[in-house]
Parts: sequence; C-alpha cells; structure tokens
Amino acid sequence: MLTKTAKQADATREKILEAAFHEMHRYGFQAASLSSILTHTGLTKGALYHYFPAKHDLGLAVVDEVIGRTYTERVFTPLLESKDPLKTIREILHRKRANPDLIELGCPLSNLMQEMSPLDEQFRLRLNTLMQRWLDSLEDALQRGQKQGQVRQDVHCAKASLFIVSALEGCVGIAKNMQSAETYQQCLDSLIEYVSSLEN
Amino acid sequence: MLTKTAKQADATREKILEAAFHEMHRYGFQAASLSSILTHTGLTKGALYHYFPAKHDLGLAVVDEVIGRTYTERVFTPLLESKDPLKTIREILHRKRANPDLIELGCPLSNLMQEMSPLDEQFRLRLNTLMQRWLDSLEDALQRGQKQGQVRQDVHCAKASLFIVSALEGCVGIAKNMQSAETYQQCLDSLIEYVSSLEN
DNA sequence: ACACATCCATACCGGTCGGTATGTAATACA
DNA sequence: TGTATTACATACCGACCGGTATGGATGTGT
Repeated sequence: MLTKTAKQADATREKILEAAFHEMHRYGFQAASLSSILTHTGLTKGALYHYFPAKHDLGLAVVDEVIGRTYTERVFTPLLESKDPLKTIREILHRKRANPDLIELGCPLSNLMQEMSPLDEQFRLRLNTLMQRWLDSLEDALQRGQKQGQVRQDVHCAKASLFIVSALEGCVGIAKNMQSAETYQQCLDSLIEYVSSLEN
Repeated sequence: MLTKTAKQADATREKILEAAFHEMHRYGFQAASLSSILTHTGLTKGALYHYFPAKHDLGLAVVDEVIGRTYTERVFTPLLESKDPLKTIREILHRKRANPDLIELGCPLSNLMQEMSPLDEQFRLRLNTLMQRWLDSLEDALQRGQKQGQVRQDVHCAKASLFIVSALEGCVGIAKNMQSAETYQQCLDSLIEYVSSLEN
C-alpha cells in the first residue's frame, strides 16, 4: 500500500531525478556534479545513494524516466494515436518552432547521445531505444498517412522518418551553437517543407 | 629565421594539439584529461604549459588550428574554388558516405558545439565562426550554381545551406548513436536526394 | 510496545583533476 | 665564449570528484 511516507520518499526520488536531469542537460553526464545536484535539491549524499547505487545508475534513470517519459507523452503517443498523422507531425514541428526553448541547452536526448554513445554501451542502448521508438512512431504515422492517401505512395517511410529526425536534431544543434531563434525557425521551416513534399 | 630547433619545437606543439584533438574528440573537452593527452605524446606538463597557458587555451587552439584547418582544406576551399559547385557538394557528401569513419566518435565540430556552446562563450564564438564559414561557402557554391543555371532560381541559398548542414550533422549524430553504417548511408541518401531536388 | 526496515544526514576517504614552482639541459645571441 | 632565452622534465599543491561508513530519526508490522 502506498502510505503517505512512501509518497514522500517517491517525491524525494523524483526531486533528485529532476535536478539531475537539469544538471545533465546543461553540463552533460560526465561533468554533472553530484554535489551540485544535491545542492539544488537541498538533500545530501545519504539521500542520493539511498535511491541510486552510483552516479551511472542515476544517469540511466534520468534517461529512462525523465527523458523517456517526456518523449512518450509529447511525441510517441501523439504520433501513434493520431487519426490525422501528417497533421500531427506538422503540429509537433510547429510547436517546436513556436517554443524555441531548446536553443539554449539543446535537445537532452541528442546531447546525451553525442556525449555518451561512444563511451558507455549501457547509455547507448537506452538512448538508442528511445531513438528507435521515435523513429518507429514516426514511421507508423507516415505509413498510416499512406494508407489514408495523405502521403505519397512512393515514400519510403522508414527512410523519411530517419531523415526527419536527423534534420530536426541538426536544426536544434546548430541553432544552439548560433544562439539564434531565427536560424532555428528558418531551419525548421525547411524541414516542414520537406514534410510537405511527402504529401500527396 | 626558422632554425631546426624552432621546427622541433613547433613539432612538439603540433604533437600536443593532435593528441588533444583525439582526446577531445572521444571524451569531449571537459572530460579530456591533460595527463592522458601527455601520456599519448610522451611529454610532460612542462611541455604543455610551455605552449599553452591553460587547458582552456589548448581547447581553443584545437578548434582553431586542428579542426579549422581540416575544414578549410576539405570543405571550405573545395566549395569556394569549385567550377562545378553542385558536383562538388555531391562529391563531399558521397565522400562522407563512402567514409563512415565519423560514425564511431561523431563530427568533432558538432560534438564540441553541443558540449561547449552553452558553457563557454569563447568556445561558442570560435565554433560559430567555423560553422558560419561552412554555411557561407555552401551558400556561395549554391549561388554560383544558380548563376550557372544548375540550381533552381527559386532556391533560397542561405536557407538551403542551413538545412543541408543541419541534416548532415543530424545524420552523423544519429548514426553514431545507432552505430550503424547503413543508417548513416540511408540518411545521407535522403540528404543527397534533397540536394538533387535543388537542381534545375 | 518492541523489533525492524526505511529514509536521509554527517563525516570522511582515496583518487584524479588542472595548475604551479623549480630545476636543467640545449640553443641563440652578443 | 659567456649570457640569456628557449624547451622541456620533475615534484608538488589544493580543489573537487564519486563513493562509503556510520548514525539517527521516523515510520511499519506484530
């Protein structure tokens, strides 16, 4: 049974995860400081190592729980459940265009992929799972769009999905370096045009 | 006058830069260990701090000299001097396709951009300069292609350049995470198709 | 009420980090 | 040929890192 205390403990764990996410988002996993994370939570190492056996596990938990959950809510589920897939894809892109908050620190998923994939196979596999779910849900949406006649029949849905995600990650990365919302939006516009070129 | 000794000293500096580049390429700048760099060169801290006042300066020098020089040779100059710009763009992309060596560690420029841009303004500016030179040389090539009638007149060259570089960086990044040469090549094929769509 | 597990704080440890101070050959210069 | 400078090597430092051992407060199950 979930007592009030159990909820409290769960909240502590979430607080650590959230702070760790922000620290990792800004500094990356390797440079993320446990002390800094704990300072931001008001907790101490006793709490941290009660919930996570090592920094490595904390990092993986951030990937699975914080990042994974967000993507599931905002991307995977909308794509998979959409009745109008092409519209949903456009909506996601337009929402990104209107919310250029990723420009400062970049995409958390992409950042971790770039940093950790060559260094740690466990990280790479977890991140890759998320990436694969992203690609799959996009491909699924495009294929359903094809069956509905919205998407051109000659479109290679898996290949197109891969290109869309790649271009999107590239947009965010470049805009982050340039610190330019205009660049970000201009780049996204090109991507939106590409998506439109898939339309029937 | 450049004596034999001066050349020797210059070689030492280059050796440090080269080792630092490889260390940074794999681990990023923050996690790059000076001790590790020096071990690979056979030198000691005395040598390092004789040529570079701090790790930070070493990092900037790697950006300017190692990475910048490589891009100038392999990308900027070919693009700017090409008589057949569209062909040169395709050649660069096909060369990347045929040489999937970036899959393991990713693009050095992009990696550093993702890591350092939010953390250090000096890094960001230097990296941004390289990125801007890349975009400019691509735009210049596309514009010359337009004047020659190879590229469609309605193409917005700056915007297209931005999209090409973004998609390219995205391709490398995703392929690195997936550790898949096929993914890399499939993604590049989509980009090559996009470039072809700019053709008249 | 008593034993026990949960939850978290405190204090501490070895190791690695970037950086510095000093010494010393070799070379350039006069 | 004497002197100053260059080009490194060696030894060492404080700071911060991730991780551990211990203890106490608070609940939980009986």
